[in-house]
Amino acid sequence: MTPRKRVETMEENRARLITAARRAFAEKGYANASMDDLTAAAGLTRGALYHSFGDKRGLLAAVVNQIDEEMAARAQAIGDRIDDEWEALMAVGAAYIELALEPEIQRIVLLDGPAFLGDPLQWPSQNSCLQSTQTSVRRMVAQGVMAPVDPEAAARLMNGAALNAALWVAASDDPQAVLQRAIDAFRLLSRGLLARPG
Amino acid sequence: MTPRKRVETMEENRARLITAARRAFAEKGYANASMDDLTAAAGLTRGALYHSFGDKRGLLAAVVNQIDEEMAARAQAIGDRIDDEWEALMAVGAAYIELALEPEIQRIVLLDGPAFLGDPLQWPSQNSCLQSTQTSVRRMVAQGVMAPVDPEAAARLMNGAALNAALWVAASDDPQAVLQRAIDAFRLLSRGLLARPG
DNA sequence: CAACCCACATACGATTCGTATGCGAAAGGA
DNA sequence: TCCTTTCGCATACGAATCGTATGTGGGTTG
Repeated sequence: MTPRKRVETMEENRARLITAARRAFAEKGYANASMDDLTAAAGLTRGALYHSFGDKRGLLAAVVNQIDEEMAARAQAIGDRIDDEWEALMAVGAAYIELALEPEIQRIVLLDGPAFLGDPLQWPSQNSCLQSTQTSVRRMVAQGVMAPVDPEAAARLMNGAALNAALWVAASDDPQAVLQRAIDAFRLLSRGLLARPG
Repeated sequence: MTPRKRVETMEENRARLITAARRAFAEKGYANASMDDLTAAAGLTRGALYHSFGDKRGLLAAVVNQIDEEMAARAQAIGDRIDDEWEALMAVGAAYIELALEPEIQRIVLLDGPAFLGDPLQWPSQNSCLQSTQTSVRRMVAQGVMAPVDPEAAARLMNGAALNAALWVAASDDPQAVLQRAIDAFRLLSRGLLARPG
């Protein structure tokens, strides 16, 4: 059975709504984005939106999901290029801080996401970044590279530190300079998790 | 000159509105809290609210301010009881994680605050917790206890780690057990900032 | 070809916010 | 003492927005 044309256009409209929502949420924030304007910009009406996403939160969830997957892919690509696993983790952390500099990610994923969807780890997307960090930590603990630390806790704290660093950098007057300070502090802090931090 | 009675009652009404707002924001979240219900619960109307706080965001700012000061006082009290400054900082970090377990603090200060008011460090209250952490770090760097790290960056990252740990703990099924794991990981992580972490 | 289904549009009611205006009580001067 | 002004707050109004309930047209199925 070949997919019907109706289905194809529906997927298309879903994608167009998500794209329009990314723009609107990033610019005005979730709370101040009008769904009438949003859907009109996509050439549709609220009818399509409620049919595809249930409600406004459903649309936000879909948007966060999409961005989250993109973030995971980009971070993964950076980590894969480095052989030493610890250095790879540090690079991913730095990359994560830089990622959060993008207004879209900051506004939607870091601010509105937790506020309106709740704890990121319980999102369907499972916050992919955190997930990969956790498995990486688990491996290094097994290898004795890292001290015997709870992998989930370590991943949580490192991500939290990076996240907050990103908010700090983004709000500063001189992002480039502050970015370097943040990354340096991140490396120093992470050192504590090594088996032989000296 | 004695204060006029009108002023006294006005301060009283301000306080009553803030108290009602704390309850409403904590229970329903900032976005879903109705100002009509809010003010009615305080025995007033929206007129008083707009007169005292300008708009809804102004009320949120006042609420966040009040809670933030309470948090700083409680953390300070814990840190003051410990002589060794490093151990005091660790204790404050742990206390901060525990503080964030309270739904009121979590919902209002950690989720809605950043989402609707922007970066915490630029709030009028200046996020007192972070401020004291920063000065503490500065002293220890000068004493050679801590490695030569940027005090602002270190304070930012430590607070971020603690904040995220708290969100994690609060969302978990067994908060007490997870709390211990979070605090242990926090201490291990922070070790990296010491001059001699071995 | 007729009945049906589905994706989406339209119409409507219910909240909620911000502002503009009204009112009563206290303060101050003649 | 009386009149006027000020101030804190209530009331009234308009605008915006969300969710639901209903309508509709093109494609599908029997």
